[in-house]
Amino acid sequence: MSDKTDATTTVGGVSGERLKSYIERIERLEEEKNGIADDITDIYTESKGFGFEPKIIRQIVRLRKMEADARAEADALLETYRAAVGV
Amino acid sequence: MSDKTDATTTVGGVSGERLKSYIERIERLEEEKNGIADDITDIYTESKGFGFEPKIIRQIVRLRKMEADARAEADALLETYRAAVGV
Amino acid sequence: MSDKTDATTTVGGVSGERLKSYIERIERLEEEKNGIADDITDIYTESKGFGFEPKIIRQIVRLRKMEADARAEADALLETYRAAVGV
Amino acid sequence: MSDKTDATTTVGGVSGERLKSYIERIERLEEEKNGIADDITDIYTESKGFGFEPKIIRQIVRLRKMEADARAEADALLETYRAAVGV
DNA sequence: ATTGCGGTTTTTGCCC
DNA sequence: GGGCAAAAACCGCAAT
Repeated sequence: MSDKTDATTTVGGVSGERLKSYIERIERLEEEKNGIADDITDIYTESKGFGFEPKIIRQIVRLRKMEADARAEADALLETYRAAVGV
Repeated sequence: MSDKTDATTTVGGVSGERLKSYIERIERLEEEKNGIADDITDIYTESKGFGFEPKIIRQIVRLRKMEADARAEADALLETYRAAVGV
Repeated sequence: MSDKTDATTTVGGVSGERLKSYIERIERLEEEKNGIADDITDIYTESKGFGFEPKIIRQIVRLRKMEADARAEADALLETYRAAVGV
Repeated sequence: MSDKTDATTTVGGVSGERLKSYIERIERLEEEKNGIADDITDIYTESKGFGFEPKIIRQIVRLRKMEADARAEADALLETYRAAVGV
C-alpha cells in the first residue's frame, strides 16, 4: 500500500470498500435465506411428528408450484401473442 | 365422506385442515426465500455494473463461509473438550 | 510398466481397457445427442422462415412440457397416496 | 372460427396446422434427446459400480472434447489459409 | 456405509 | 458481447 492510502481507497482499480460492502450484504442475505430454509425444515419435521410424510408434503408443494408456474407461463404466452398481434 | 365429519376432521387418517396449514406455511416461507435469493441476484447484478465479476465474488463469499465454518467447528471442538474435562 | 503387460491390463488397480470403453460409449452418445440438438435448431430456423417466431414456439413447447410434468407429478402423488394407504 | 375456414388454414396470419407440426417434431426430438441423456447417465452409474468416479470420467470426456475441438479449429484455420493463398 | 434424490449453483448456448 | 433461458454438474441430506 502506498502512503496516504487507507483501506477505503481504490487499490489497483478496485474499490476495496465497495467490494467489502457488497460481500457483507450478500452474506447477510445468505444468512437470512438459510434461516428461512431452516424454518422450512422445522415445519417438515414438525409435520412428521403428526404423521405427515415429508415426502408427500414435498410432492404436494412441488405440484402446486408446477401448476402455478404453468399458469404464469400461459399468461406470459398470451402476452407474447398480444404483443405480436398488436394488442 | 362419512357422516358427522366436517372438513377439519381426520379423513382416512389425514387431518386435511392441519395439512393445509403446513403446506401454506411452507409455501409462504419458500416465497420469502425466493425473494431473498432475488435480492442476492440483484446485488451481484449491481456489483457487475461496477466491474466486479460475480464469479469472483461468489468465490470470495464461499471462501469466507468455509473459514467461518472451520472456526465454528474448532470452537465446538474446544467446547467439547472443556465439557469433557469439566471446564 | 512391468514386463508382459499390455495396454489392456489392469494398471494400478485401474482397468484401462474398460475405462476406455466407457469413455467411448459416452462420447458416441454425446455426439448423437448433439446431432439431435442440431436437428431441433434446424426446425426452429426453418419455422422462422415461415414466419413463426422461435421465441413463441419455445414458449409453447415450454408450456406444454410444464403441463405434462404437472400431470406426471399429480399421477406420482396419487401413487404415493395409494402406497401410503395400502392400495 | 370464421366461416369457410378449416383447421389447416391460416388464422390471423398463423397456419395452425404447420405450427402444430413444428411443435410436435420438436417435442419428439426433445424426447429422443432426453432418452440419450438418460443412457449417458446409465453409463456413468454402471461405471461407478466398477469403481470409476463419474466426476473423473466427466473430466476426461470434457478434456478430450476440448482437444478435439482445438484440433478441428486448427484444421479450419489451416483450410482458411489454404483457400486464401489458393492451395 | 452407500446410494438415490432434491436442490442449488455453475456452465453453456441463443438470441438480440 | 451481454443478458436470458436451458442444461449440466456438484453437493448435502436422508433413507435404507
